[in-house]
Amino acid sequence: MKTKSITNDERSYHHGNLFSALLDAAEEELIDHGMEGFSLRGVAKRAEVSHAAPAHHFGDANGLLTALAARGFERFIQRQRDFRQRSAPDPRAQLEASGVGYVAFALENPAIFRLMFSSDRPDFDDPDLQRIAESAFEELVEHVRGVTEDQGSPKKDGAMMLDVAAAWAVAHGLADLLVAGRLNTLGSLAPRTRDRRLAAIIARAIP
Amino acid sequence: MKTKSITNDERSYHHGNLFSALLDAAEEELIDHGMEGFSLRGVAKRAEVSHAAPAHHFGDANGLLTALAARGFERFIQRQRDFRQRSAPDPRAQLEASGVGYVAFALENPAIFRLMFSSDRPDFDDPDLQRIAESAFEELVEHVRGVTEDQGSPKKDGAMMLDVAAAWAVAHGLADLLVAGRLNTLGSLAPRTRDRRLAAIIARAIP
DNA sequence: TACTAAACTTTTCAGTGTCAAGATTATCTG
DNA sequence: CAGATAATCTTGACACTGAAAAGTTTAGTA
Repeated sequence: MKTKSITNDERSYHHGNLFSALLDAAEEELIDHGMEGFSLRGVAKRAEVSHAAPAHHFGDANGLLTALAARGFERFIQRQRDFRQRSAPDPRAQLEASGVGYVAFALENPAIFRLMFSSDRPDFDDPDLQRIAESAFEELVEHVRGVTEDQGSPKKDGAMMLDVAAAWAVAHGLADLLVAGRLNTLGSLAPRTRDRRLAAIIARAIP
Repeated sequence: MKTKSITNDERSYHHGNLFSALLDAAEEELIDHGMEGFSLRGVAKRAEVSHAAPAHHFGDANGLLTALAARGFERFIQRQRDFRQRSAPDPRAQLEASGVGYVAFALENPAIFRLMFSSDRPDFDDPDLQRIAESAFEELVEHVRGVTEDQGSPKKDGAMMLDVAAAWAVAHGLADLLVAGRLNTLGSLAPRTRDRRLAAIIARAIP
């Protein structure tokens, strides 16, 4: 018999799964107040726990944000896979779908996206975060390679890294500008037509 | 006779040009401690002034950062002009030079760049900031138009906005990823060869 | 059951942004 | 030139923050 149910209302001294509860609370806090208004004590209050409790699981505030960024990368990778699955199987369509998924994740999780790419609070030397971020990068490289190999003459490493940089840069640039609300000609479109335009732009990155 | 020299060592009760002195101090603070460690009191200390002095010029901390972002956009625009002047006069070279200047500014002023594009602390509804940011955007549009008009058949507005989005996104994506240290295959190159690669990538945005 | 480690709370401390009130200097008006 | 007024800057206070230290409760284990 389990000692405790997760949905236990009468909570005892020990929370049971405070680790993930704090991650959820931190995400809400980030969504509501942004990176500026983020407060560790606010997160603790959300999780109905004392303000010093998070320290035992994450060390300090940046530790919590590091773990949150890592969880963000998992969702980020998953979202790109979703888009690829619903897309045509040829390498070019797969790469474009990855890019559209990249942007979709950013628009669906703007606060987390900024945490992952535009903040110096997470510790990017953290092994967990580094590993998951690297595997996101590797998936990108694989799909770029897929396109260039499909075009007959396989490229050298240097030339392919230029393609990787190009593909990554467009997707990331679109995502970041849209999240910042600076590309409203695209951002205000209906999702379906918007995604078509995005795919068209991403397609230019790799001739 | 001027009442006061800027280089006056024996400073009196009134600073004389505290406004710009605070901007300088804020930039240093941002460079040294990043957005996370940015402290209004730290800025005041740098300017050798009491902790409440900035309020009289900028209202609150975000007001100071708003003004700093606006000054950043001026430098941003100027840097792109620099690169265009040293480049060939044909429209395509001009657009590429703008993009390379975009990235160069970001690499030279990473803290300010992030303040301008990846922070919610500046008030982007502020008239001064909005005006200067918009004029940066307009210069981009002009140079994209220059290229497409040069290609014979002038495009419709919608099609050109797609080109604008594409050109902006690559440049911005490259800049943001390089600032974040995530494109080291490019970032670790010598400036001259790096800029050549950058130009090549940017060139793809507009077929 | 007793011991130990883990999970959480309480207390405390230095540092932060902002507000209100006071001190000093510049500027404008007569 | 004098006196009023506005601008500039300082001081002091307050509520809030992240972090460290020490104490309390529970879980796991032998």
